[in-house]
Amino acid sequence: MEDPTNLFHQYQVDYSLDDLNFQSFSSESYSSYNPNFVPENPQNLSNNTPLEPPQTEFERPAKQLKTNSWNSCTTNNNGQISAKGSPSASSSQLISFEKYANSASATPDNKHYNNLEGSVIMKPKYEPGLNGYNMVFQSSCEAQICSPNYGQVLKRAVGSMSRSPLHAQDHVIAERKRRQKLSQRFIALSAVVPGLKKMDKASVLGDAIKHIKNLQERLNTLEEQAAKKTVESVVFVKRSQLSGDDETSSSDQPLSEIEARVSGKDVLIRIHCEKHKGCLTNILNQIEKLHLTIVNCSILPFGGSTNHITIVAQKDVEYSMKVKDLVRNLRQALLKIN
Amino acid sequence: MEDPTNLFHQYQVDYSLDDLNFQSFSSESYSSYNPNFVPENPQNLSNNTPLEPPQTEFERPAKQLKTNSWNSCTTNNNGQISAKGSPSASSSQLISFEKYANSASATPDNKHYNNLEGSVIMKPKYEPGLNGYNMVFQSSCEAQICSPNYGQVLKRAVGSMSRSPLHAQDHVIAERKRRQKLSQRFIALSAVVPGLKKMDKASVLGDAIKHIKNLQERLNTLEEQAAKKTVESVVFVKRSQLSGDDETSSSDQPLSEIEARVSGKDVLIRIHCEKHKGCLTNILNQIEKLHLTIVNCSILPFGGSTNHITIVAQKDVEYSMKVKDLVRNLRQALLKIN
DNA sequence: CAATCCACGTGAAGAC
DNA sequence: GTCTTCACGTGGATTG
Repeated sequence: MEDPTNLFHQYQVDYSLDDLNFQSFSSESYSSYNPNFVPENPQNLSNNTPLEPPQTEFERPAKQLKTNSWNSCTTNNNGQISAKGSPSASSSQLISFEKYANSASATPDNKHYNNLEGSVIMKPKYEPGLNGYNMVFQSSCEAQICSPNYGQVLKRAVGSMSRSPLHAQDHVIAERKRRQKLSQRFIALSAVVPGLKKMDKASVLGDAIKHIKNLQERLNTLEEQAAKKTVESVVFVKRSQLSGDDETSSSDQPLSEIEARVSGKDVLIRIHCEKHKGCLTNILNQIEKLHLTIVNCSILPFGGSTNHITIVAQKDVEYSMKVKDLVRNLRQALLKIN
Repeated sequence: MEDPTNLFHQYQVDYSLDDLNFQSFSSESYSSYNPNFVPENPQNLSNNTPLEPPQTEFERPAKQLKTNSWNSCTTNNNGQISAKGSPSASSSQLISFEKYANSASATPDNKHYNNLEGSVIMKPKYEPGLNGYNMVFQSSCEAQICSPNYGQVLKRAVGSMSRSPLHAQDHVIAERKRRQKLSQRFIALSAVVPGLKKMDKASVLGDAIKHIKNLQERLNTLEEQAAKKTVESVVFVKRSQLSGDDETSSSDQPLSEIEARVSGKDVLIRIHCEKHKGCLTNILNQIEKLHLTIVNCSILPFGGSTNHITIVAQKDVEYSMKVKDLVRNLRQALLKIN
């Protein structure tokens, strides 16, 4: 049997679960009933101060109480683990996957029939205070009474093959380990999902899915908006650098200049143009046609024949326009006016 | 027993699992062995064309083959489900939680002893071709031979209480439903986590945790950058354009730009700078020190962290100043302010 | 009570 | 062959 720690250690590092007290994972007591179990050092499993001392870990096998195995470990809204009785407000819910996996008191488990190690196939009697698998069996009616070769009778009785009784123990242990790994990752997942109210496995999964979708969506919008904005700024600079860029650059254009800059949804438009009748209203009309909502406007007469117009507008949410196109549209509108 | 669809339908809508063929979830055949089961319409569970026709769904209980229940459903790197034999490259892994839950062939399950419905507690014989729980039992050695009250003997034999045999069926069914829900969410989770190579439950959880952390981190960095960097980039580039007037171009000057133009006695000053306490009054003080009389002033907050200030002033008659010097003076004054 | 959740042991079956 | 993963049925525990 191999060392079961290598799988866990990886995730304790990668997912920074060190601050979690995996109380349910102290598998060094396997060797008490499995003699050929490789003992492991428990400190690479939780290498920090445990939140609470593990209560008298006797044997591994158990299905005990449900709560209090993970108490005083809540998740706050930032997805961080606030340990040790955190008074974080809303979510005082307790995480308790793999409940009481190694507390005291004996095993009310070993259900069904454990045909292992040549022991008589019997129903285990609930006998608190006993250790592990060395338990008291009581002879019930489903006891195996008609065959003396204990572990093998089930194996061939149904016609299908079963495990050899030697490896059956390993199978149980491996399965336990697998369950522990899953439970740990459930806890780790619930740690990185903020604001989950229920701590069920299904709810954790559901909220994790919801959270991932939410994050992905926000990230997409933010990322494309960031990419667009850098391009826009470049375009904007190139445009502002020279007064008349490209197409309409050449000719007659009178002393009217347009500058626009964008920050998020806000657009600042600055126009310096000749005085004209209906100049401002025409400009505002053109701007509003471009799916912009004007939130501020000031016009300053300057120098006797020109106006200096400053406009702050906001882009409509569903409409996005490049600064270049915005300036071009405004310029063409202004050309028609003049 | 309540309708088990309400829970699933929610997630089929919310998480857009519609394009997934939950082959393992056709619980309408419960009623064959559970007479008081509420039949449900299966079309609100998977309301689109299934990827492949469900192969002859007989009964629910089964643990059959491992693969091919979710074949031709892979996840590409975008977290989308590419259905029906997608030739997407690297990951030809199959999702197969809840494997073959309702395919043909009988049940090699019903392990242990199913003390339900007053049937004799026996080991089920593997008999392919039979339906569900109406299976053939063979009398093995662990048969319950010494008590005629079938379901109750186990219950009180061990001293601990168990379920009544009537509700034991419901317990089995409820547990099945719970497992199905979990499996569905596992599949849904694996659908929204891109680039996962292994399809284990543990790996899905681990990669989901990793993905959430990665998304959260990227979102944080991107979000904090989005506020200031866009404005910074715009202003920064704009500054290079403005530094056409040589001299002070080199310095560390923060993101503020000054533009001035003169027409006769009128001076139009436009300043785009960061928000600052007393920003406007300081600027106006500096302007008035330059023998300018302010006749109009407007300040527009823009983009959350900057102000766009437009000032119209008039030169005092006896004082004449070049635009260049005016800008330089204003810039130095603004530097002292910032 | 009933409903729900969980860990357990176990056989089956794919993956190495 | 061994190893791993899975779903299953089941009892215990909690919750309402």
